[in-house]
Amino acid sequence: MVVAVEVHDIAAARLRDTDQRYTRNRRAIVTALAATDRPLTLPELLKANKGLPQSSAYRNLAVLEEAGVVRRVVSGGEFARYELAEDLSEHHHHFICSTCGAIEDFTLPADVEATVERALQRAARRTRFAGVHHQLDLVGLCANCQ
Amino acid sequence: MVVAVEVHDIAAARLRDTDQRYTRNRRAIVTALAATDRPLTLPELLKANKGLPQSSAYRNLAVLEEAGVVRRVVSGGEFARYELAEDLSEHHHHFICSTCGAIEDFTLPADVEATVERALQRAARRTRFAGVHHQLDLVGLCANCQ
DNA sequence: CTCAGTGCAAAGGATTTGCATGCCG
DNA sequence: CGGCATGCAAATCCTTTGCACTGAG
Repeated sequence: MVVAVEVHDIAAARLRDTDQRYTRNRRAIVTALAATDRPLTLPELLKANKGLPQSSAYRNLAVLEEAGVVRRVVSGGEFARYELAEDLSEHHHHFICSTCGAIEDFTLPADVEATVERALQRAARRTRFAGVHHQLDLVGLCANCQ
Repeated sequence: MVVAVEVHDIAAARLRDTDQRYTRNRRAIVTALAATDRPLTLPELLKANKGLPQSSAYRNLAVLEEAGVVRRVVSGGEFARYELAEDLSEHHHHFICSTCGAIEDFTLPADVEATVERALQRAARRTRFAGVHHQLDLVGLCANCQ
């Protein structure tokens, strides 16, 4: 896990590369995302950032995604979710509750990751897709919904 | 892969279990989904079924999903996608184009699946999630978008 | 000064729902 | 007959966008 201060430096640098600024709103969003252990919905981001208007949040998230600082996670729930880009946090997976949409992060042992990654790269070679990275989620029922 | 006629029988049975009927529209949707090798968007379903109104399609897909006949696949694109439930087709994964949202199915060697599944069940035990099944997708650029 | 960022309000667009009608059991 | 299914149209609601204003460089 990259330390928090570095995250801001990297975010600033990536934005600069596309001629954008690392403003207070954007820094606040990154801070909020760095502080949790699961992807946040927009309402959650707004709650963590009183005073941040929806439209600014959406717009800034789009910019941050474009710059490779955040990643949009489509979980199937009503809202999209956002998390820091993998190289700003660490490779991980999600538990997704199929009933309420709750999400939780988890990681796999390195050797399993390696096996999966190898098999996937092999599979990818048989198709016309390129620049592939994987996304492995678990779907089930969370404690509340069981 | 279960043969086509069985799919309809199973679909009918599952609907009956929830006091719903296997109508012409629903059968048409299932037929269309059984005929492709990738999840379909709603527009694609409508195109494959001239005369089927949007609202009926959405409503029937919801019913079919509820009955466990189809599965909604959230690919991140503009439209949701739908495919037959796994036990009506077979366990598979998706290549997803991060630019245009195109999707293609693929499968992994059985031994890799087994390894992954074992590791995931172990990981799942450490959380409060239950009834877990995995969902492994590859994200990259399709031939058109490279 | 300039131009990206901001915030409000309004628009967009996929999906859902109300309601009257049709049809299967 | 009774109740689910249908289809049209209208409503929802997450997300995007237009526009005037502010602020950093």
